Amino acid sequence: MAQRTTVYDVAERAGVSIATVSHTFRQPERVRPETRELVLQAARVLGYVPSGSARGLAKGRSQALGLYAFDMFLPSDLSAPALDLDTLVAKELDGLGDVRRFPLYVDEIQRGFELEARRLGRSVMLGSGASRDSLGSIDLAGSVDGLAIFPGGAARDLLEHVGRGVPVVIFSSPPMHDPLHHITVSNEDAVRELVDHLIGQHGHRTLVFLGELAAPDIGARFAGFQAALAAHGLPVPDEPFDTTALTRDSLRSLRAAITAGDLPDALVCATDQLALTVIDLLARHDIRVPDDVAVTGFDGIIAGRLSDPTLTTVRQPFASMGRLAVRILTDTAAGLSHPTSYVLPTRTVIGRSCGCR
Amino acid sequence: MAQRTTVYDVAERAGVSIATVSHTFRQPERVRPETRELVLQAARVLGYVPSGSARGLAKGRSQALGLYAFDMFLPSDLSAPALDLDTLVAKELDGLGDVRRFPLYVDEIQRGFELEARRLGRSVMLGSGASRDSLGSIDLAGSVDGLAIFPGGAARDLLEHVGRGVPVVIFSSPPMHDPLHHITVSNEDAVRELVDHLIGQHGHRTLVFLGELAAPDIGARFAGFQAALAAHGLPVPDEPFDTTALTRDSLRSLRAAITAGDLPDALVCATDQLALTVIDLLARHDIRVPDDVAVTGFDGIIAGRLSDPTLTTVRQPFASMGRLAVRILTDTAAGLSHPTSYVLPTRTVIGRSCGCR
DNA sequence: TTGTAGGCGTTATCAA
DNA sequence: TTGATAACGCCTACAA
Repeated sequence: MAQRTTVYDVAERAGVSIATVSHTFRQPERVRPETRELVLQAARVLGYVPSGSARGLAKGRSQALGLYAFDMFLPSDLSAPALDLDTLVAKELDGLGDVRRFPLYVDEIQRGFELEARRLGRSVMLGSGASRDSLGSIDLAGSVDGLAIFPGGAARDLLEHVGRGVPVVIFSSPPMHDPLHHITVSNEDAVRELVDHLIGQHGHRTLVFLGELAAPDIGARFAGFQAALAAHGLPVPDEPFDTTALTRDSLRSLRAAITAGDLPDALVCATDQLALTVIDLLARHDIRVPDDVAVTGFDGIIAGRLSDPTLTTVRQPFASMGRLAVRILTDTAAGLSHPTSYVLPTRTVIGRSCGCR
Repeated sequence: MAQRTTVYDVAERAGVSIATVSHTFRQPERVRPETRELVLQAARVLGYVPSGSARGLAKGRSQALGLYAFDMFLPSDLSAPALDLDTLVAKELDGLGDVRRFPLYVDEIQRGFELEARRLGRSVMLGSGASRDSLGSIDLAGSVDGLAIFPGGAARDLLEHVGRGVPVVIFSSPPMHDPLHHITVSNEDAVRELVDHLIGQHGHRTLVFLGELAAPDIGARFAGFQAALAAHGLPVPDEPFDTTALTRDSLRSLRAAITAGDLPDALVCATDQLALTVIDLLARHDIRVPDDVAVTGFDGIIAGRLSDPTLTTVRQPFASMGRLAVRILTDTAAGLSHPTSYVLPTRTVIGRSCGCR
């Protein structure tokens, strides 16, 4: 493949200076029509495509916004060895669009991010990496005008480092005193409402919370759980009944309860993904939801609507969160204002897993 | 916000040359440990983040792969005026994750693209624009090492222009003689099999095809439709019964047939989206699917599984298509080999819309 | 209306 | 092991 064609090539062929070539593309009205035509012609013939890097360097901005996701789940998708094409296709067609994996909530936020970026005429740059891999996010940060990040256990100091260079918004993270912009939802109120429903409508008395407190948002959800129990005069636990379901043999407490034949009335899960995993586990032990035990989730992902029973959950305005991030980033673009924080509302979604008809 | 900190700043603070700073990050082993520590320290203090543009310019590659989508649908998402946040959120929560809009097949391809890019340690750059807006794709092409494109009525010459600069793979486009890489599926065979089912299993005799031939893949689907009819000795139409459903008042032939009370036995739609629209239309006229008329789609999007009745369709290996694109692009990266073409297999998915139990 | 020339921040080459 | 210095391709005052 020949050398990339540059302004110099175009200029030479059109018999003008490189400045004129640049002008032709950036400020067409500034150049005489005939000259312009000459340049465009040359560019066409030579297959000229301006270098984004050079442009970005010269102008100081890339017109791109970044979205970085630390790998939180999907280990299987990633660690998978490089399968050959045929195997890949066969596996996919057998799996037939596994909604348990896609779209997850991140994907919905991403979609909002993309749509808004498109509306504003900016491109989107996606990056990702292991939780503690600092390089990835830093690399990305160096190539965009603003960066949105899914925390996923990212080191705070890393984020703050990055945040000094470009505006950064971080999702699912409660307002804090740092140089970052925050977007989250009213986790606590939402769970409180959900638990009110379980207690008030279904008369459940023994409820437990499952979830990994490490994630910032989940702490707030647990707080909502505690508050609801307290409001109803029920005993309030100090910590979750059980934690994540990332590994096959987790959910120890739940397994123990199942074995002992001593299940609570309701399992309030911190996320839909966890709730679905829990339902699977229960099914494997012939425990019916919601007949034997109620289960609820949080997020409102699509898989929860396709599950049996459908999931009672809390829906987050994901797309709006993504759009909001873009707006913050573009607004902040030039004159870095002070960090902002947004707490968006949610909606309780009644499915069948709570016991409702 | 202060000036971006650069190698110069770091070098000065560490008391070394900029070359040493660069080496510290790119070839750590080449620099004495103590010096290295000095540099890293300075970088940390200053919040140094290397400029992606400068790096890309100097190295000649950006390590990013592009994915460009011409706007084919979603006009509503885009033309929507800039709504204020509250309105946006309210609308979204009312709509509660509209699967009719997301994820569409493009999103599934995109996902495969992203996963594979991540696996290979490359970032992804997303772009989009109006069908005839040449600028967008060209802009993106100038910033990436390779570009994958959803055709959507894109001018061929534009694509070929771009293709001269970076490797380009184009989806849903049959093998052709051009400098581009092509990825598509066995559209013709797939539809033939589907129609065989309608005729053989359900005994339908009058079948029509709905779809816009302009899209390259759809031509092949129609050809499969024709072939199947011919094989069964049924009359073969020269063109589709009706075309797209992009505008509210399209589907004229179908509407006419409904009004006349003269519907065929089966409506073979070129895409799932079209099929779902058709089912909606029929429902509005109290025509039941599949009791009164059978309907099939193509793609296997999620919305087809949540519809009532569930959609009988053909599933494409979208994620694999995305992954394949990345592989082609990275392989081709340096020494532009000759263009390649891939035709991937599909899978017939029987839902209830064809009449199966 | 067009051209000259300096600068954007890195990397790479070659000396020191 | 470290340091000058020249690219890299484009944009943009400023001059002509």
